[in-house]
Amino acid sequence: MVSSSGPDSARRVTIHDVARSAGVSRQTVSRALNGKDEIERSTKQRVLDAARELGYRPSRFARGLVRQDTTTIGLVIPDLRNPFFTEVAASALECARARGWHVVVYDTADRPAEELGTLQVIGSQVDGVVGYFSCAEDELDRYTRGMPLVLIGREHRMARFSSIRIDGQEGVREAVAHLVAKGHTMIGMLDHDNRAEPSLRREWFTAAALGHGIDPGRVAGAEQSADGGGAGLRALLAAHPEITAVFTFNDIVAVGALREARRLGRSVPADLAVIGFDGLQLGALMEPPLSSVALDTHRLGSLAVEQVGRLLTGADPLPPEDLEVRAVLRPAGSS
Amino acid sequence: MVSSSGPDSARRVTIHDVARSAGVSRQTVSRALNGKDEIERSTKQRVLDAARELGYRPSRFARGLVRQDTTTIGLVIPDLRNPFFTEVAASALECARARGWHVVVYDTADRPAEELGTLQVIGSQVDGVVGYFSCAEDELDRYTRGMPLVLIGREHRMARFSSIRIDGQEGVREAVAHLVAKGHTMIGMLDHDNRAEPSLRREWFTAAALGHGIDPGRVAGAEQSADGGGAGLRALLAAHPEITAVFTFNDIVAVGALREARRLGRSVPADLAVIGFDGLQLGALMEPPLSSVALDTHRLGSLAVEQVGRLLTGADPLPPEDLEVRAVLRPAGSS
DNA sequence: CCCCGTCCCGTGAACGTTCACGGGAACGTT
DNA sequence: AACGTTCCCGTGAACGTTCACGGGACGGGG
Repeated sequence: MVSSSGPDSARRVTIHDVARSAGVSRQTVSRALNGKDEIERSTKQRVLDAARELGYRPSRFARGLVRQDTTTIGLVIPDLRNPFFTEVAASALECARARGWHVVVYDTADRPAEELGTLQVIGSQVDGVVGYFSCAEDELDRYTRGMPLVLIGREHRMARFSSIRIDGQEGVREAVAHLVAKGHTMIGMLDHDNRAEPSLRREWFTAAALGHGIDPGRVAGAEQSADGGGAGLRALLAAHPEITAVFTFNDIVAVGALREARRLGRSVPADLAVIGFDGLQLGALMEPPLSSVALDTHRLGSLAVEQVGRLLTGADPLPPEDLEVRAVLRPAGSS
Repeated sequence: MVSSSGPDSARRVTIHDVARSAGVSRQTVSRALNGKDEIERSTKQRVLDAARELGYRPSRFARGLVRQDTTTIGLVIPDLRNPFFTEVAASALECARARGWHVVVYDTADRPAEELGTLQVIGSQVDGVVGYFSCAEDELDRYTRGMPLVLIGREHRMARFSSIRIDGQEGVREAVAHLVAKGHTMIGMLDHDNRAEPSLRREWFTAAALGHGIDPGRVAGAEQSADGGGAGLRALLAAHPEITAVFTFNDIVAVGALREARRLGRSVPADLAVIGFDGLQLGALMEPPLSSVALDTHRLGSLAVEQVGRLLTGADPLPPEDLEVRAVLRPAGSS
């Protein structure tokens, strides 16, 4: 049952093959498959049968080429398993779906080196990119070649880019004020342990602490994981045993601290108050539930998608002052 | 500064425009952009400048049409925020990336009605689909029109499909044996509350319990969330106060039960042992860490991607008996 | 008998890119 | 001077689909 002439190469089944098999023209096949009018019932059925018989599937490229109605955006994140990025990704997906867009997701596995390769390969697959990058702007620029790019949680210098700013200054101030109101004066912080630059969150903490006449120097670094948070808390308490409250770089670390506190026999919040950052759903699963300087991750993803959409269609992009997510204190049982 | 003739339509900038602007031919532009040889340095630079000037970006459709070397798969899940699917998705992404594939992710927001629409729209965008669906097979078939489809955690009847089976029988047996060895005889279960069919996990539990002469009737339904787990535990303990250990439908519910146990003042595992199902990373964050009948989610995603790849290339697909993930007991502090 | 409308269906063109091939210029070799 | 090589660059074709248009068959009204 050799079909056609030539070697039985693994050639793709095209619309022509279906047309020939059904004894009609391409256009009729197209009509049958796309449910258009101007086709007789019996013909339509015959074409559909032929298509199924041959295992025909239209080429998305050919189709996309002629009717340019599908937009696809790329979403680049360092680690989908990190709950923060999970939430951002889920929100971005939700917003994209509402617009009928497709989202190609790339997980760079926490390796900044992968980012550029990803961007390279992404370039020919998507119309715009939303993502969390850690590499330099000029590199981003080079590998992105005039494609709209929206950065998450990071400032941008080049005019080409947009970025969603995370402003936690006020939220952290609230957190410290909250702790002070509860009678705490010895407040520590678990910062991230990347010593490249002092983290913004640390700066916010320092400012807030000073505002209450509190020594902002009780800080320890912690690896960005629950285990890291536990180890960090041990180190912090060893260096500053007087501490009665701790603010952490994010919720993951806070959860680790919570767990470690219990292991150390310090009850929360009586012996040790804990406040995290990000406001992940994860925090609500803890007992006591985690207090957190909460980010509206849904708004974060939403803004990013909205902006990349404007950049795409040429509509006036949102001004930087609107591209901002404000963190607010969400007090719970742990403080 | 009106360019070209005609209305200044929002026409796409094509390779021709760049070629004209740089005073060369299409092919030379293509060479410059793709970093090929056979082009002079100065010419290349001139083309690159022109491209940047015009904001040119190659059409992925035209490119994909001619060099058919990119494969894209669709990943359909009910809820990315559900940690189980997060882990599966992350694994699938990882495996796809290793093969250089792109992954379009669709979150159906727990609405089965969305599944078909998604499949419909997906059809012209991806080469194959991996996903967790809850709609009927014939519907899946209709909307998928000869596209490879791999089902996760669900049996299939039609030969067209593949599915990754989850076998927890042995793991649940281990769990019950473990509890019995610890002296428990009154073991309850928090099942899911969807009353359509009795869950497989419940059947496994029943069989395992009977194997040890234990009454398998101490069961309560729980909504699939932490809060649901908490409420379920309360209901279960109210109906069967004698219970000293509980097995749950999944880890999410278990986490809720863990939290509720603490609120009720029952210490874990001394007063109440808890064993979940899935083996999510989430469980390790609890204190005590959650025991669980653990699934290798990485293998799950990996198998699915592998299989859809084989279906895609026409290689011999994996036989059903290899498409199986076995759950094993991973004991921890909560039991 | 002619005309017009409706219902189907087919043909050329276009979408934007890369591949295969050919060809001119410059340079060196015989 | 004729010829081969190397280096650049351009032209036709192809990828597989949909859009715009045209046209035949058939039926009904004048």
